[in-house]
Amino acid sequence: MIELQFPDGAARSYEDGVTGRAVAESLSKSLAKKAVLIRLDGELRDLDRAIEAGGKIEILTRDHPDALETIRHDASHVMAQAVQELFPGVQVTIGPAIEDGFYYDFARDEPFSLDDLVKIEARMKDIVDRDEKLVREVWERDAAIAHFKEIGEAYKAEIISDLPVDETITVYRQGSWKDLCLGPHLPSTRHVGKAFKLTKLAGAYWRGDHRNAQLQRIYGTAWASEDDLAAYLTRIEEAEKRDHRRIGKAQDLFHIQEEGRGMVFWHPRGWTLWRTIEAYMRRKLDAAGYVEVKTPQVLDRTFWEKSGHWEKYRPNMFVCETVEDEVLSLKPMNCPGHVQIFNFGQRSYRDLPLRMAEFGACHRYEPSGSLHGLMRVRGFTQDDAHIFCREDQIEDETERFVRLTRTIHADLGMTAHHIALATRPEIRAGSDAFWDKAEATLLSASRKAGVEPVIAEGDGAFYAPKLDFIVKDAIGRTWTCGTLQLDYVLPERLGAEYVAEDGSKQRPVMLHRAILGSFERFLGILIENYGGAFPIWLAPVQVVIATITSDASDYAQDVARQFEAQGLRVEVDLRNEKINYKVREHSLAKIPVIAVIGRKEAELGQVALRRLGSTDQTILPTAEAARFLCDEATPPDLKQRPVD
RNA sequence: GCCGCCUUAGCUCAGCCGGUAGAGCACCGCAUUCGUAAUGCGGGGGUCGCGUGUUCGAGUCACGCAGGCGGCACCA
Repeated sequence: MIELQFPDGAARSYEDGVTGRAVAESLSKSLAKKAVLIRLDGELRDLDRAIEAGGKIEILTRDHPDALETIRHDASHVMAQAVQELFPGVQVTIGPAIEDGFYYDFARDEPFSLDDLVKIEARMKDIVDRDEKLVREVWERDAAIAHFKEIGEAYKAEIISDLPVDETITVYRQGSWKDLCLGPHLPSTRHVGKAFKLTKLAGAYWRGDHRNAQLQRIYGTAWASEDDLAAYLTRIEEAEKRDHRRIGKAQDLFHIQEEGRGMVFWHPRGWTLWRTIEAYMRRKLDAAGYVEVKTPQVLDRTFWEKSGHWEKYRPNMFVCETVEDEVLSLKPMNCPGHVQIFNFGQRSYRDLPLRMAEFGACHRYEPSGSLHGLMRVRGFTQDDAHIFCREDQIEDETERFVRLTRTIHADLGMTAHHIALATRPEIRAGSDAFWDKAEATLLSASRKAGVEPVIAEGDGAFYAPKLDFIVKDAIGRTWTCGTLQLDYVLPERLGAEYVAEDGSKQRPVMLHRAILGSFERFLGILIENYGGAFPIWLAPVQVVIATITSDASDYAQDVARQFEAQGLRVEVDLRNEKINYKVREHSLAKIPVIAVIGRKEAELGQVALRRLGSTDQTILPTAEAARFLCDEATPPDLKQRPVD
């Protein structure tokens, strides 16, 4: 007999080898009907699998959040079965559940077409209707390999061969179709339901390695109910509306053209956004004790040889030559340049920590397939800085940086999600003692700044650990913005030194750090975060002054001058159009404030303010409106904090 | 870079089985001066991504190239 404890604390005894289904039946008929999985001591298991030992048990119904992953996983199996029924000879590989859905990778010489997806989806629904039982079988290793080889499933056979010898090999059978799988699965295909949809077709490399064969991946989404599926599809549509490339075009912010792939042409409005953020960043860096520099865009090959980039980074560099046979490269990074400034003349320990910032424009040759709007470009400007310091200053500098980064992200409307501490990778330089110390320093500095980092095991750089700042946007997506990386190597390579208190020459440590990352990417994120409706301090056009009648034109120009005198970014719309038309157009353009001016306002020296997203209007004397809006449009770091 | 899909007016898109292009918005002109999400009428605008081929004839079919998009890989 075994004893099972239920979530409510009750415990009951059962025969050895009782199934989850039998346990559910012992509790209630209706529960047994709805049950699809059990959780035994934290592990999800098939409902019909024998329970060999007692423990904590929970019976999950189909609508339980944790059942969703299994629905998706099962959907991928159903898809694989559908594909093999429709296209005999296609090999299956792997097909996991992923966020919002699932995929399965197939090996097939002919490409799948979008029409095939429709057919596959229809066949999947058939299989769901057939209500095939999903049966778990434990196979002997060699027999399993032989079986999959025999039926021509070379990839499956390879997977089993690579499993550890003591691993239990399980095969799930649904009708006549079998797949190697760890499980667990739902009791039968009916439970998958029909709230799924095949969404896209893509290439993917076997085991994620570009040297391997390219497989065809079919992606799908699957949900517990039709409502959830519909909600997901609307969510995707909403996200598409926020696409920065679409908004960039609609709001005339920037463009990219064929002759400059990955290079951005910033239009006046987009550049205004850029300048607003750059000015803000510059104030924040000044206040945080940074000095700003500017280093050359192009430097000789010999320079990049010294820095080590020529050897390691060459494929990503834009190299150019001159008529005098010099070979030069556009800078892919700012750090070596900053070391040159550090090295110019003599440095004393009194100069440290030296925080050297640059809005540094870099060029990197990124693979063509990776380019993506503003998010991944070849020419970009980093909010880069290098902190030269003594080893004992690392902790304090890190703590300051964590605090600074958090306030900046918050000011720019991004919610902090977490900080990742990327620890030693398997292939690394430096002793374990060095890594122990470096990781401990970053950890304790984060804690001092009031943040508990999430450990990203093995994600560190070759030379040292780093901190990554992950933020969340308005629709819950996360982005890595901001990083801090320790570097003992570059100062060594480029011979950076300072004179210590005892007169000896010492090597400084460098902290590479960025808060936004690149302006291009950050602006892309910002555009998507706000869906183009920027807060007034960031909006390229803050106020549109729209007239109702041409009689008010002169007064409208006068109002514009008064607003501009307060530093507001203003446009005037005197067109011979109805006010409805103007309000609609500027609202769609996401202008934060429309100042409507008719004959009445002109006579009384007033403006009627209408904010984006509201139909109310506030009528104010012009001078008061100017002060009021100016106050509201003040960047967060310049706002007067109320005194407590 | 790899796989798949896409490319028609400034923008968003239609164009069936091949018979030399069409809408809405935008733009220009005229009328209208109208109080908070589209005033009416008129007009201009296209080497149908580029190239080659098939054909009496190609936006439409075939092949190649380029760019874009979605993934994969890459991402100091």
